[in-house]
Amino acid sequence: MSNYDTLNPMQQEAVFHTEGPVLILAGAGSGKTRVLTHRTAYLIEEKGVNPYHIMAITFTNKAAGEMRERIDDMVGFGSESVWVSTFHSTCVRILRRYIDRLGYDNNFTIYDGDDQKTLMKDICRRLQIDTKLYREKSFLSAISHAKDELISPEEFALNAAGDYAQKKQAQVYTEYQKMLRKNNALDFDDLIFKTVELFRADPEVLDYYQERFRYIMVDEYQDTNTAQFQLVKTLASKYRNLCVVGDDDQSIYKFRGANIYNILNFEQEFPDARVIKLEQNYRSTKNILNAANGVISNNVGRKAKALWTDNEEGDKVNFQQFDTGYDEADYIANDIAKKVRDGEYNYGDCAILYRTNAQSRLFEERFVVSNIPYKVVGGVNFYARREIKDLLCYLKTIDNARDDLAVRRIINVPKRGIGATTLARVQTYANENEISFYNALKMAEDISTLGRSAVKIKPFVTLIQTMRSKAPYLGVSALLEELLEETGYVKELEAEGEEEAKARVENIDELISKAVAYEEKCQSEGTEPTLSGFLEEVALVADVDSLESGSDYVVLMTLHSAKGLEFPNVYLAGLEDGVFPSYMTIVADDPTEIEEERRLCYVGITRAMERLTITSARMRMVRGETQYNRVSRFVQEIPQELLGRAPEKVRLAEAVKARTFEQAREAFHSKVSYASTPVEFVSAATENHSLPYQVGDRVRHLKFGDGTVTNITAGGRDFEVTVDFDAFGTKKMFAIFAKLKKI
DNA sequence: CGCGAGGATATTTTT
DNA sequence: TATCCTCGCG
Repeated sequence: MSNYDTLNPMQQEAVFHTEGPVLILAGAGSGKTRVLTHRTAYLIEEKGVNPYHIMAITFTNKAAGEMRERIDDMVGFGSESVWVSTFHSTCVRILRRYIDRLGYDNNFTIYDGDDQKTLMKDICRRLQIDTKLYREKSFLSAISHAKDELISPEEFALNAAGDYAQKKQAQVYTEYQKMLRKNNALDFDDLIFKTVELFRADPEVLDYYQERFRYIMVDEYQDTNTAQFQLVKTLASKYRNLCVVGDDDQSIYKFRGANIYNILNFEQEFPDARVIKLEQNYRSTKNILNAANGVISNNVGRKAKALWTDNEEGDKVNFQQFDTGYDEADYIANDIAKKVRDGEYNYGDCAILYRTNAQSRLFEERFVVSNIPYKVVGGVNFYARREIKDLLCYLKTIDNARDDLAVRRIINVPKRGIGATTLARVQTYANENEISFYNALKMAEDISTLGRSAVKIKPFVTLIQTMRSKAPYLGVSALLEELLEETGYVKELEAEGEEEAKARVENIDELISKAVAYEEKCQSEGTEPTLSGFLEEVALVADVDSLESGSDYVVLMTLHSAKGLEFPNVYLAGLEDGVFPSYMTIVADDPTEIEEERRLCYVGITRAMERLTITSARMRMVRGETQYNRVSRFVQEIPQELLGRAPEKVRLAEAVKARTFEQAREAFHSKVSYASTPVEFVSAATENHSLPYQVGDRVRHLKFGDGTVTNITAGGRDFEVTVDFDAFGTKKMFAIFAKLKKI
C-alpha cells in the first residue's frame, strides 16, 4: 500500500497516530480531509479496526457527503459501516431510538428558526410580555446560548436570581421548553442538548454508543460549542481515541455559540494529547497565501503557526475600488465574462463572496442582464420558503398531528374561512381538556363556543384523516401530489399568474423531485421510505449542501457559507469598513469581535486557489440609505507589494472625506440629507498607479505568449495596452484584464 | 373574516 | 429596500 507515500510527513503522522487523543491543527488548504480519509482507511486496512467502530463528524451534510464518498473510494468493502454524519443528524439518529427514555415520543418533530419564532411570539403574547421592550429574538438567542452551554431552564433561573431581565428570560425559557415538549418537538439546539442529557441519564445507552464509536474524528473542531464538545468527550471517554481537526484561525461561529477554547485548551483537557500541525498549503498561490497571512497576523491570541506553500507565486491580488455597488457588480460581471470568453476559467471556477446576504442582489440583477449563469447559496433556505413550509406542515400534520404549530399554520391555507377567533376558541377548548390542537379540531362539533364555524373545520379534518390513511401505501411523492390536488394549492397559485407565484410553483415541483429522490435513495439502500424519514432528512439540510460539483455556474454566497470550499477564481466584494468588518463589530466594545471578522476575512482569502480580486465601493445603498464607507481595514492589512494596485486612500478618499465628512457621518447614523449638494465622485481608476511595464518592454501574456508593448493609453477605467505578440499579432487590451508580466 | 394600506423595523453571519 | 405587523374597512 503505497497510498500513504503521497502524504507529507506531518500528514503521515496524523494518519498513523491512531491511539489516544490527537489534535490536528490544520491550516487552510493543508489537506485535512485527505488526512481524515486516509486515517480512516489506515485504521481499517492496517490496524484491522472494524469500520463499524469508526465515526467521523462534520458540520454540514455537504462535508459529510464528501467525506463519505472519499472514504468509499479508498476503503471499498465495509466502508458503508463507517459512521459519517453531521452533529445534528447523528443526534437525531440516536434520539429517534432512545429519546423515549427522556419522556419524549420517538417520532418528535424538529423546529427550524421560523417555527421557533412563531412559538416564541405565542409565548410572549400569553405571558403578556411587551415585545417592544423585550424582543422575541433576544429571548430566542438567550435560550439558544443557554442550550449551547448546556444550561437547563432550572439552572438558568437559579443564575438569574436578582436580575429582572434575566428572570424574565428564565421564565420564557421554562415556558418555551414546556411548549416544545407539549408539541413533541425539539429545536436544533435541543438535538445536541438532549443527546448529552440522554447519555448522562442513561448509562446503558451511553455504553452502547461508546462501544460502537471506538474511534472518533471531528472535523472543523474550532466551530464546536460546549454542548458538542461535551457530547464528543462523553462518547470518547471510554476508549479515548479522539481525533479533532481544526484551525483556530478559521473560527467564525462564535455568534452561534462556538467555543474557541475547545481548541485552544484541548491540550489542557487531554494532557496526553498528541498535537500535529499541518502547515503546508496545497491550495493557493504564494501571493494569495501571503495576503491571508498578512491579514490574520493582526490577531492576537492564536496558536502559533506559519502556513506556507510550494505553489507558484501567481498573480498579485487584484484590488479595485468603485464609486457604487453597481459599478462593483458591473466590473465583476465583466471580469468573469471576459475570463470565460478567453477560456481562462469556466463559470463554475468563479465565486463571489460577501459579508451579508443582501449583497447578492446587485450581482444577481447584473448577471441576469449579462446572461451569466449563477447560483445564490443561502439567503432564504429552500425549506424555509412559504410554499414549501406549508406543504411540509401538511406532511407533518399527516404524519404526527401532535405538533400544534404545524396544524395551526395550515388550517387556513388555502383559505377555508377559519380566522383568529375560531382558532382561539379551539385552542381554549384544547387547553381545557388537555388535548392537542388537532384533536380539538376533530371534536369541533362538540365545542359549543364555535357555532357555525365548526362546519368549516370539518372538511379540513376529513382531508387530513383521508390522507393519513392513504399515506402508508401512497409513498411520499404521490402523497404530495394528491395533497396538491385535493387542496388546490397549485391551482390557486397558477390562477395568480404573477412572476412570484410561478417561482413558487417551481419550488413545489422541486420539492416533489426531492421526495422522489428520497424514495429512490431508500430503494437503493433497501430501507423503507416513510413520511417521517423524509421530513427528517429535509429538516436538517442547509443550503450549501445543494452545491453540486461539476455544474457550471458562478457561485454567490456569504463568507460564512464559503468555509470549507475552494475556487480557482474568487472575488471578495464589499470590502468596506461598516460592511466588512460589519458596523456592529466596529462599534462593539469587545475587541474580539473584530478579530472574528478578521478570521472571516482570512477564510475568504484562503478560498482562492489562483486568482483573488478584492473590491469595495465608496458609497453603497444599505436598506434604502446611502452609506459612505472607507476601504476596509483588512485591505490595508494586506502587504502593499502583494496588491496589484494600491488602495488609493490618499488622494480620492481624502478628497471625498473632506467634502462630505459631515454628510458621511450623518449618513452613517441617520438619513442622508437630500437637500445638500450631491457629491461628485471622480473615477480614480486611471490615477496614480503605474504599470510594471512601459512601451518597448517585452511582456508575457497567459494565453498569447510573449510580445512587445507598442502603446499605452489611459482609457475610461484603466490603461489600455497595445501589444505586438510574436505569435498572435497586435492585440489591444485593458491592463487589469491582460495580466501582462514583464520579462 | 379577508384584504389592502400604511407604518415600523431591521441586517451580521446559520446548523 | 423588503418584510412584517397592525389596523380599519367592506
